[in-house]
Amino acid sequence: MRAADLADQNCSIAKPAALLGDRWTLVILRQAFNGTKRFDDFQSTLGISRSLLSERLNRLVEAGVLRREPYKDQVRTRDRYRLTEMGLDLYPVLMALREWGDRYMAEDGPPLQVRHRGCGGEPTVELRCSKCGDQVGARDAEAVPGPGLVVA
Amino acid sequence: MRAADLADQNCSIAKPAALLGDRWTLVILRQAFNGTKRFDDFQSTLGISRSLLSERLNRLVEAGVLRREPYKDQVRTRDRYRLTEMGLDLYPVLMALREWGDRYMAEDGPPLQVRHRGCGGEPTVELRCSKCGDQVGARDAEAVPGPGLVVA
DNA sequence: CGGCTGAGTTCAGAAAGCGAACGCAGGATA
DNA sequence: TATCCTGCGTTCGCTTTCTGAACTCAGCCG
Repeated sequence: MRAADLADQNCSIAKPAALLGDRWTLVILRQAFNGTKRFDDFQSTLGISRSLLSERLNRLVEAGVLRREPYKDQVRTRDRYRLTEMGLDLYPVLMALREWGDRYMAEDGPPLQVRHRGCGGEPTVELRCSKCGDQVGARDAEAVPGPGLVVA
Repeated sequence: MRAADLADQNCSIAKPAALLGDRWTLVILRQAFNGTKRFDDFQSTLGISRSLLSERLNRLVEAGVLRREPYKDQVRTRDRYRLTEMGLDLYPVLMALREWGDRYMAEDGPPLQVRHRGCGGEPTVELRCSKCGDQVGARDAEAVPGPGLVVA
């Protein structure tokens, strides 16, 4: 199977993985959440090759995660890439990844911390049961067929 | 910059991304959470090439996400791959990805649903402030330097 | 006009991924 | 003993993707 065919699988993990699952897309999105908007700023902060950056940004725009729009600099009109609502909704994914990275891969402690604007507290990702309200771990959950399942 | 150098960045998103950020690793982990343990079962359910599967499993074992251990079949001793604690802690990442996929990429509704064992409710990923308890969105948070930040 | 800047595109070489074939160990079969 | 089967990879030749550097192009600036 080709990796591109992942997107055709009827699986809500495989489809996002086909879009986000390469070494650059996740850090591109990290930069986008950090406020990077312009092509050259992505390129210089990430060190990605220009051709690949162009390809990835276009793919994200096409998927609806980013929006490309002109905006006025002091002097000129330029393009910038901004997160759409769909893109902003990826925030929990990035935060979950960051928490895991902080826990297992940051020897010197977290390089960046996130703060709730205003209150100053630290946002954390919780997996919580919408019915009973308990925290749910991997061992407390099971998968069952949903309405979108196509029986072969 | 080479993609492998991502792991050297002092960033808790880039490091996990260097490990998990390819098209196969995320679905390999999905299968692991679904209960797949044996090499050939990964291979046949995913359709990944054997060489790549071997390489990915070894990488995940080396990173500490999976553990390889012998176990007794009815007749024989085989190896199987199991999630470690570190691997189980990736569950919120996968769930966040699945929620996003369900919302934006599942035209026919979610193919699989997750249920809280016992109570039967649906676990959802919440980004919640540990201080004030409010739900936090991408626009309500900001990044600040943490203890692990190396000033260049 | 000539030059600068932002945003790409093109291109040759390097790396990663691919399917198929092969290797190998342990147990079953004969 | 020889041979087969199964699980778990490894190797091989080919294709696709990534990389870095150079090039293009459009809009403004002097």
